[in-house]
Amino acid sequence: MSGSWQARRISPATARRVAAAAAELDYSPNLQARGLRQARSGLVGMLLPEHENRYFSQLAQAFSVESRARGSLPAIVATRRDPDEEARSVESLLAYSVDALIVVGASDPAAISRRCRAARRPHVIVDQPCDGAISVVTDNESGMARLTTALLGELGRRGSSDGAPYLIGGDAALPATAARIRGFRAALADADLRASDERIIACGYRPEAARAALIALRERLGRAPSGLIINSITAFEGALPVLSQLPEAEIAGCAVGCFDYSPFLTCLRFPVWMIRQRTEELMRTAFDCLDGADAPSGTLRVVEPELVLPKGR
Amino acid sequence: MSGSWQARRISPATARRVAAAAAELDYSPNLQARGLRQARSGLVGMLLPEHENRYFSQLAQAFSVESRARGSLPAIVATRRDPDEEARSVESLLAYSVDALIVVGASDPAAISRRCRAARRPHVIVDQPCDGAISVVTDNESGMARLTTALLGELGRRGSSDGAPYLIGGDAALPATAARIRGFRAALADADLRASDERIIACGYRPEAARAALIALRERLGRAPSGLIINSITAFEGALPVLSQLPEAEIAGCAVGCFDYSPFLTCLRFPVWMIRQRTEELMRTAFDCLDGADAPSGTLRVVEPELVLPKGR
DNA sequence: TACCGTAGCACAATCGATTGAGCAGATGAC
DNA sequence: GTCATCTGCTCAATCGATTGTGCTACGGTA
Repeated sequence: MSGSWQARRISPATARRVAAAAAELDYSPNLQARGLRQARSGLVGMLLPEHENRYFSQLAQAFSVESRARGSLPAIVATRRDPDEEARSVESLLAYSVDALIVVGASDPAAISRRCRAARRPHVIVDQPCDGAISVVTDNESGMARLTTALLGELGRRGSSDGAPYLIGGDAALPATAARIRGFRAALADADLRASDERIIACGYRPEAARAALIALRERLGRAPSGLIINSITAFEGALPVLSQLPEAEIAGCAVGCFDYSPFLTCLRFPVWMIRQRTEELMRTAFDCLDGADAPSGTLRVVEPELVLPKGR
Repeated sequence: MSGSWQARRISPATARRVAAAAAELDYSPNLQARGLRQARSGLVGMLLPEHENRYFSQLAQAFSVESRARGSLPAIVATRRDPDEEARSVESLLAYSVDALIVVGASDPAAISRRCRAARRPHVIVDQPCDGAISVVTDNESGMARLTTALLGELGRRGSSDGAPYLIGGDAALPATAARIRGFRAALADADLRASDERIIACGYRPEAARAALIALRERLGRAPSGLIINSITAFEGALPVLSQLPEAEIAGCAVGCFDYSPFLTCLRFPVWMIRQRTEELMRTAFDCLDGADAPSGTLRVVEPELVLPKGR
């Protein structure tokens, strides 16, 4: 049943008879026993902050499809951004002898990578760079630069006087946000603008935080900013109620961007420029790294995201 | 390490020494070996159509949290509504000796349930009723009735002349949609209205189908209907671009409902009445059924969904 | 006829845990 | 003093597959 009958010099006739008998009896090998003997399990593990987030659920989908295509069983654990839960989950997955581990959005990827190396388990860190491990990330810097440039173009067309847009959301301590901030600054510099620090409001990813930050900003300015970029779909969820209740004239004067994609954002009262991360590509690249002996640890692979323009632009 | 040291009359001192040594050596038992011996794996399987759908990803989240809380490892397989893939995935999960299986939105739940019974594996069908198996479903009928009644109330307030709303999306051959249609008809009957068949357009769940159906409907009527209920969030995704491009007056005359919830729908140009399925409750109930020997197969447990009113109503 | 090589299969060892059975020494009852 | 009981532990069997090794029959060659 292991598929090695030729190597073991079993005659084709016998192999056929065995296969026929197995089919007849609805027999299928116990995969735990097989895994025990072969020191591999056929399981592939994935660590994820949460499922309820379009970006992560797209990654989960791509992961599921990709692992099934390779004949493995996907084991996805949502760790709720809790470091302890992450550590426990890694231990669990390793205890099941997962053949490989894919880690998305962990709070301490370096520790996880060390643990995997100690257990000699292939692993890839997705969505954030990690020293000493293979990682696959979106090109946050260039993506945010393109988004910012697109928004600056719109501001120019609108003849807006106020130069740079504001950036709300994300955690500056995390590499993803840091890269996006670099991209933001770079795009402004290209346009001979300067991003004063007050324009960058990295208030975290929680909807409520973004909501509060946007309300405070509007109070400070006396109106909505002429350009606004929301860093992530969860932050957008918090900003949206505020934006959609602005007076018509005010929202018409505010060009909005979002670093993440949702089809719902294409149909709001106001246009939204979006960045769509290529989740299938991220996951395909991650799996390529897993079987490719070509990728030495410490490799960083970058996937370019996609700029999604509002309809008719 | 199995935790049975007391039953095996090991002295507490020795048990402590063993635990200390294990901690010291970073030892953790091989769960495949344990599973082999105990004829259980600590894995809980879940079958899901897809991750990229807020309803399903909420279920996945609840499943993940619930299984971790019980010390099991969640194995979620997205089968893309493909019957063959579903069958293969069930075989895979059974071959891994999953301790239990939760099936969401399968195309042939009865066949899956038979297979699980043959393998003597506890299982629960979620989101659709299944003869001869334990199933946990949303109360689609009452939910849709409440949604319809709420929309009728709004139509009354608006002084709309045209009686009943239209229902777009879903598959009338599936129990969930069938129940919702029953609820729709019942609410209309309560209001002394009759739902002519042309008002029920069960064109499937795909965004494009809903989009096409809505466009056709509007052409037929010469304008948007005064009341419109979209059956599921995916169908809404298709309807939204049409709705949001309607002239202001036209959309103002169209009261919209959706049988599903997304925070983005609370902030559109027009109000949306929504039904939110209680995913955590569905999953908690499913797990309760799994360990409760109280639930004989053939049990149907019903979870009431929640009516979400537009802001300020 | 003796020898060798090969095809095809049978048998036992192995993976790493859990668990049933048994054994030596201490304790207690009569 | 003898026997039964209990404590605490050791040892081997077991789960269900894969894999290493050996055995038999057969054909070919010298």
